[in-house]
Amino acid sequence: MLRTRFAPSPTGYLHIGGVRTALFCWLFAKAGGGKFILRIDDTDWRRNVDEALHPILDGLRWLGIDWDEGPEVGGPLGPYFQSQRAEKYKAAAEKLLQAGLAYRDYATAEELQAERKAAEAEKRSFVYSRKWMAETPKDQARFEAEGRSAVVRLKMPREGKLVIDDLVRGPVEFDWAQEQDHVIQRADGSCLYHLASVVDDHDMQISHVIRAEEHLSNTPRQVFIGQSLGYELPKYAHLPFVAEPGSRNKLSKRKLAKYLGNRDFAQLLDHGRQIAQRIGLDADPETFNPVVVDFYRQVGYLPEAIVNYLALLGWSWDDKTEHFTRRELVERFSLDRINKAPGSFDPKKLQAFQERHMLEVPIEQKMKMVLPFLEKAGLLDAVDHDRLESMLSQILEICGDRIKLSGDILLYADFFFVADDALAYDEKAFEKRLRKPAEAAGLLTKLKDRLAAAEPFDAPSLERLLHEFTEIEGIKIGQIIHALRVAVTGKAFGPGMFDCLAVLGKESCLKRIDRALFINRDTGLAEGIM
RNA sequence: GGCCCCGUCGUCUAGUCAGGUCUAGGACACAGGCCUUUCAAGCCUGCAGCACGGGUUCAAAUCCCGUCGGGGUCACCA
Repeated sequence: MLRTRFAPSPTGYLHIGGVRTALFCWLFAKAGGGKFILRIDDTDWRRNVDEALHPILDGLRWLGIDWDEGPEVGGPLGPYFQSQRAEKYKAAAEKLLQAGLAYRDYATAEELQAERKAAEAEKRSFVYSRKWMAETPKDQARFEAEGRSAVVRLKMPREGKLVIDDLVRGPVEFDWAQEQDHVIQRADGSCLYHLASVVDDHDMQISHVIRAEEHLSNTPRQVFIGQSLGYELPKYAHLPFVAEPGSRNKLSKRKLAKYLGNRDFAQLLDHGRQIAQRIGLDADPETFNPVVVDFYRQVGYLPEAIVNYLALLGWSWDDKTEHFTRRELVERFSLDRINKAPGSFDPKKLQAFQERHMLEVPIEQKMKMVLPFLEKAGLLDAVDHDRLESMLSQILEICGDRIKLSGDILLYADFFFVADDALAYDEKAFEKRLRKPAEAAGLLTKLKDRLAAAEPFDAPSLERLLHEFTEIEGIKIGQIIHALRVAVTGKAFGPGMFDCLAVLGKESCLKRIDRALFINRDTGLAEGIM
């Protein structure tokens, strides 16, 4: 049975690199008809685990990366929290001790430090002298009489080589002599990560350990632990990093300030912030950060798009196919097409995937996606609920592909939902299109009378009407349409003008034109301007 | 610094294992143009890469050696 696992620490957020690892584990398991296990590595995690865990669980679920065994779903090989498995690790440590493959070490931190320094001074790599190693009860008693306490260390081999057949990298060779006698159990009896991880992977029958490259160097000690415990070793696959935009460094949540120097990244965040601001969302970089998956959920990305993008970051199917549904990914995914080199996170490319996937979303689904944003922005308060559905579907229709994220509805179509006398005008647009051109107000006044008489008030008729108007007035369409747009929508951009007018309806249009003319004439820009 | 990993357009990548069909293909981005009532979208064109140096070979992105560059790891963190 093929079984993979993702083993995050409860850090309180789901990192984009972490989720890529999880996705590959999940995809590999599903592709092979196996199971994906979620285990929480909360050894030595002092915080409130429950609270720090939820964002991770939510993020994975949102992306459709579901787990067959793990927190909240249970499973036959639990518990799936390391904090609840301490006894198993202790038993393993004891077994290692019995077998003579680990030993109690009574060295103090200072003594160890001195040895390290000496090694450094002599320019040789540090190898512990094992001076305070206690292999007999007699040694133990002697050291304890000195008031020392013991940790348990691995008694690593000091010669020979180890070859790991990594499924991504091929054979990787290590020298046992380079390995340290790593501590696996503290003086207080608690066990450390590497021991826990190996024991769990065995207990949970993990067949393939797929994880980030940073673990490649720790693999020998884990292999040693596994072998010493008589386990059948899992296969290993070490994934390349997800790197920073424009560099090869590992992407990190803490370096937001640095990434802001990248134009694309800054734009991505700024776009998100515009939406956040409209829905009263706290844009705290702790949670509102493009390195963290929740960012994308909050501003209305499609999980499918994120999954597609992440899958292609380090994996490919062929030389040209880029668009995949989840099902297609599951069908095609394989470890041997994973790239060895780290790949940079590219905000622009992610957005391109988002746009591509958004194109396939039917209007009915878009309505559902967009509604929470309108709701949170308080734009549904003034709307007649009986009209909402048909109105929203028309709006989404005319917005077309302009709405790239669900949150974009607030940037492109908010004016449909505000009362006529509450419409806010973009200051620059108002100035440029209404106030500055001398003829704008006069033309708008004339046009208003024609609009008042228009019947029916639909887009094709309105378009005809406007063209007639420009002919009669002897003007170019640009001389009136921009002013009209600003007057009616408050913005310099948006869906097609005639569509906007038709959806808004005659009454609203006329009121808005009146109000714009009034503000232009009498009160200046002070009032009603954004 | 030791050890380990990696190096194809700005970015993601195909091609490398099984050398020729690769004067290196696709995508994103970027630049210019077309379309156009705005913003998008769309269409067209363009820009741009085998890290470097040797070697093997009729032939090297591909095999070998070296150099350089980048990254990871060397915890009683995970």
